[in-house]
Amino acid sequence: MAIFTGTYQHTIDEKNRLAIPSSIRKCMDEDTEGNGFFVTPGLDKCLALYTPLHFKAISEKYNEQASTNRKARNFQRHFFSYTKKVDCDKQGRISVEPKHIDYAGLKKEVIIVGVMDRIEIWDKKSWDEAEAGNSESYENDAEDLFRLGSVPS
Amino acid sequence: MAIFTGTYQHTIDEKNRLAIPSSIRKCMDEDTEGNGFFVTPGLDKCLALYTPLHFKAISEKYNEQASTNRKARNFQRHFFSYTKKVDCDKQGRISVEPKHIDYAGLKKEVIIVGVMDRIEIWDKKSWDEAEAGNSESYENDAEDLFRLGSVPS
DNA sequence: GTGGATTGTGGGTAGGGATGGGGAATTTAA
DNA sequence: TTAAATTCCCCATCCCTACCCACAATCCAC
Repeated sequence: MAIFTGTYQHTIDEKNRLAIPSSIRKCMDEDTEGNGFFVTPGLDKCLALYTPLHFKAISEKYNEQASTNRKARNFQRHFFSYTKKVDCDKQGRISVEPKHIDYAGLKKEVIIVGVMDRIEIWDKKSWDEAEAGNSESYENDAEDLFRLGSVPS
Repeated sequence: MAIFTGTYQHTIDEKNRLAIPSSIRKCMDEDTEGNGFFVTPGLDKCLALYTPLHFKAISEKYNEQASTNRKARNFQRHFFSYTKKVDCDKQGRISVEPKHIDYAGLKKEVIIVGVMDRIEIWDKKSWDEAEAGNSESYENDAEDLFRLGSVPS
C-alpha cells in the first residue's frame, strides 16, 4: 500500500479546485488502490484523503464497531455523510466541497501533507501553528512512544 | 538488507544538490530494496536516509501506534510530513529540501556517514564536535552497553 | 610514471507541474 | 423552449525541476 510523505503548499482557486501534488499521485498504483480519493473529515480540523482501497478497509473496521455500539453508530453516520469521493481532472486537480472548506477553515493557501496512509489538507495558518508544537516535541515524543523496545532508532 | 558504513565529506551546491558516495550506492540492491531514499529528520539534528524497503518497515512499526492517540498522531504528522522520497539523478545526486537544510543546519560542507541500516547527513562543523565527544568516550561506552549482554539495536 | 576510467562538482536548457481563464456540455429554473 | 448556472475540459502561461553536457580531481591498472 502506498506510503505518503512530504509537505506541499498549494492554492485553492475561485472554482474551489486544488491540485494534488504530482509526486503524491505518482506514488499510488491505480490498479491496486483505485483512482481518485475519498475526502473525509479528519481529526484536528483538517481533511483526510484516503485511497479507495484504504477507505474500504476503514469502512469495514467502523462497521464492525457500529453493529454493537450506539456511539459508534452515530459517529459512523456523521463520518460517511461528510465523506465525498472525488476524482482528479486531467490537470491533477480535485474540487473541494464548500462544506469541507468550512470544516477545515480553508482559505486560499493550503498545506497538503502526506501522513503515512493518508493525505491531509490544512489551512496554512492552522498548519503552521500545529507544526510549531509538533516539531518542538518531536525528539521527546519519539523516545516516549518507542521506549518499550521496538525502536527503529 | 544493506549495511552502510564509512565517512565521506561532500558539498551541497547552490542548487541544493548532494552527491551520494558511489560506494554507498553500490552496496544496495535496487531489485530488493527499491531505488532512491526516504530522507527523514533524524535524531540529534541530522538527516537520516533509509532505503524504501527499510522505510516501509519503519512505517509499519509507527502504524501500530493508534492514530486515535493524540501524541502519536502528532508525531506521525511531523515525521511523515518532514520526510521526502528522493531519487538520484544520473550523476548520483539527490536534491535536499530547504526545510531539511534548515533542520540539520547544513552549510556547504557536509559529512555523509553510513550507520548500519541508514545513511546520516551532518553539517561538517556539528559532526566534528559530536565526533570529538564520541571518539573520546567510545571505549567506555562500549563496555557499558555490552556489559549486560544487551544488544544496541 | 602514464593513461584511462570513475567520481564529484558546476552550469545551461528543455520539459513537466501548478495555476488561471475561456468555452462547451449538461442541468435547473422560469 | 429559453435563460441562467454549474461542471468539466482544454489551452496558455510561468516557474521550477531534473536532465544533459562539460570539466576537474582522484583512483586504478599496467
